[in-house]
Amino acid sequence: MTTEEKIFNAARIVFQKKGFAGARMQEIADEAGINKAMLHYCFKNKQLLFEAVFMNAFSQLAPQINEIFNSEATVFEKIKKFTNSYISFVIVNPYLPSFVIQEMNNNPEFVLSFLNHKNRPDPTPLLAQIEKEIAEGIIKPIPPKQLLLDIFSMTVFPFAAKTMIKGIIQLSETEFNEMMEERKTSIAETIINSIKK
Amino acid sequence: MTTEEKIFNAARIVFQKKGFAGARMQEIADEAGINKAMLHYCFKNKQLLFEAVFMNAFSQLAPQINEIFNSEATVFEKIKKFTNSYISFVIVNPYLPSFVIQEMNNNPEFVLSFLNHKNRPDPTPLLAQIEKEIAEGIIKPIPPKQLLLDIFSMTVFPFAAKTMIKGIIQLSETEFNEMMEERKTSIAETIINSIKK
DNA sequence: ATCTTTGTTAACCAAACGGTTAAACCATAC
DNA sequence: GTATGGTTTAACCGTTTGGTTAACAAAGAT
Repeated sequence: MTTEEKIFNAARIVFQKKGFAGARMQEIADEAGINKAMLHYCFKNKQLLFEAVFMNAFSQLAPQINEIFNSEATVFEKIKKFTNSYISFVIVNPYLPSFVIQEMNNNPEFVLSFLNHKNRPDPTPLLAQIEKEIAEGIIKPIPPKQLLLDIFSMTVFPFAAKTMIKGIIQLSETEFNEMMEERKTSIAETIINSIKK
Repeated sequence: MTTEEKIFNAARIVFQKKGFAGARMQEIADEAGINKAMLHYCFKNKQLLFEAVFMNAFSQLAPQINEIFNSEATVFEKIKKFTNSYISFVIVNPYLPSFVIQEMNNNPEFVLSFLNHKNRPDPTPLLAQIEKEIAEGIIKPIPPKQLLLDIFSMTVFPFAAKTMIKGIIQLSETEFNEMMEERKTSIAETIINSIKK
């Protein structure tokens, strides 16, 4: 593993745990097992290091989502596929959702600026398809954007608010993980149950 | 408005926008229109000021939720009532969900410690009631905790991830607000549609 | 062999930050 | 009026923080 990779991985860990403002360059250096000056040698400054980490995190999500949304499957199949593969992905990267939400909240301009440029998740084709299947009588009439938001919410929120949920519903780490495994299929069932004619 | 109130309101604004680590005592003082030393005169230090703000924010939520969960209504009625009144509340306090999630992520021990002490949201009665109505054949068989998580997710997530959602689904501020108004009833409809026999 | 480039470090620096101090202010009581 | 005690401020302080410097090391290139 190159020094740059060591720094990048360490930065990802620290940024995701502490956020941009809370992260310390020294802590990242320690986590990477190198000298603090190396951070600046490799990544110029804190802002650029953060942007590298954030962009990487975010750009891991987009292609995966777009692939599903743009495929040839039916809406029901897409919902099943999306919830399943998104949850599988986030189980492996559990800090990602709250990290993205946090920095989006603290620094909306920065995030939105590259949301337009980069290969962002684009739900437009799915929205059109939902309207089509409503017209065909396959799906009950429902505002497509509300449906999309329902799916996103049920899929992402448990990970974004993991600590709070574990506290309120009284779940151990194991129980939480079991619930998330179950959600890979249960979310799609709930949604489809609700909208199928 | 007393000086203490001015500080508290200013602190709430700055903490919710920047988080604990990103907030600056000077900025809070400026926002409150007072001298920085007054902060320490009134609230001792940053940590205690933050705890005052956070506790206040969190304790606004709990009683409202418990009141609904512990009432005599049916599960369907409770779902309708909860989504409606929770969204109404959060529209007035839009920064609250992402603020709570952020600090929960950065400082789980602190948050969890008072989640046990304070009048926390307790969904236990609702969970039992769901099981009962499933046994009675009113509701389709479904793990009660999953149902609860679905409701929480659909209700809270759009506010927690507002910036991202506006960016991905391409919504103006007005459109977003209109969608949230609609969700006051549409979430309950979706859920009930899905679980009623 | 020596020069040049790249990688790495310890020591250092200026600015920003949370927090303190001591003096001023101001109402109320005597 | 002036003594008292809570309130408010400007100036200050020690530490932390992001970032720099200059020296050193390793590895090719000539």
